[in-house]
Amino acid sequence: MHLDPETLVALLRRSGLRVTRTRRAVCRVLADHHERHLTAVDLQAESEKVAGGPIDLSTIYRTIEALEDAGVLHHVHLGHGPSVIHLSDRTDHHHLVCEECGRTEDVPLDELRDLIGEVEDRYGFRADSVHFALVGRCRDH
Amino acid sequence: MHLDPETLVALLRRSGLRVTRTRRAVCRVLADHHERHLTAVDLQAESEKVAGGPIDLSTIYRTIEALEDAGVLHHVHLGHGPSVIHLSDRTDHHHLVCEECGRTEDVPLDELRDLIGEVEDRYGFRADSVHFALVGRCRDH
DNA sequence: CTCGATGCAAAGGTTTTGCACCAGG
DNA sequence: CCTGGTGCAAAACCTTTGCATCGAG
Repeated sequence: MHLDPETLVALLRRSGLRVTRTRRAVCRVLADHHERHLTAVDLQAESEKVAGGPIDLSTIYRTIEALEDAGVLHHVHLGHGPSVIHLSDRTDHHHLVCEECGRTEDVPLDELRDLIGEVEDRYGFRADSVHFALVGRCRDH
Repeated sequence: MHLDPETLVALLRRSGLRVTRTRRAVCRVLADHHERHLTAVDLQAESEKVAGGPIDLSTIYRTIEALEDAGVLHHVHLGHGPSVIHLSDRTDHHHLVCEECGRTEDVPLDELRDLIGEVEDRYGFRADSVHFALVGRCRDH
């Protein structure tokens, strides 16, 4: 799935948010890296490349928050360490997080959908699929 | 399941760790509250009651690490906020974490065992059951 | 022009670490 | 004794916040 930065920018406008140089850069990065699990610092570094100048981390965090309110993305605390960002448009999946090397692997949610549905019914719980993480040891550890 | 503090103390000795006043208190607290999701600060407060004197937070963290190495417990980052402690002897379960109110509810792992086994087989992944968290909105939010 | 966005600095919350001293085995 | 455990203080790490200034609409 390829994602147009303009789509994200349009979502900003639709939410009454201003479109700035920084936010354009962030949207561009999110679109280009929508398959990755970016941290706030990753997003800062990549956005600075695109913007061609420094961007403060607090601005990144505030932008993440704004985009989160706009429904564009979520941020997830997977293991220890910093949280990672997921675009909401991504195909639902969950994560295998290795405690040893910190790497994450995605698992399509389809394989788990029935089971999660059952848990949701029984507990009156609405699961946020991007926060679904299974922590353990990967093949190599 | 009721757990004897002496059992935990014995595990300490078996791992070549020294049994101190502080660690005795921590083991006592863990045994008494093994159904709760204690944070480091919770553990500190409860242990101080038992020990009858102040215990430094860094000591608590170091004790948690020691007990973790000894296989007595795990610590888990469930959502935002501080991590919580789980005794390894507890019946496996996973957590429903509400993003809105932060409360967690336990779900017996039995209901999920088959499914997790399937994922493990397919991805060569060994899941740590106590780290299994499903984040979303609870009944009330 | 007005209000939202930004940078800078500072603080907040959680966890780790260095070091000198204490105490279990 | 000797090594590991502890307290204290400081730092590390991630994230949030206050405030003055800038700039989008």
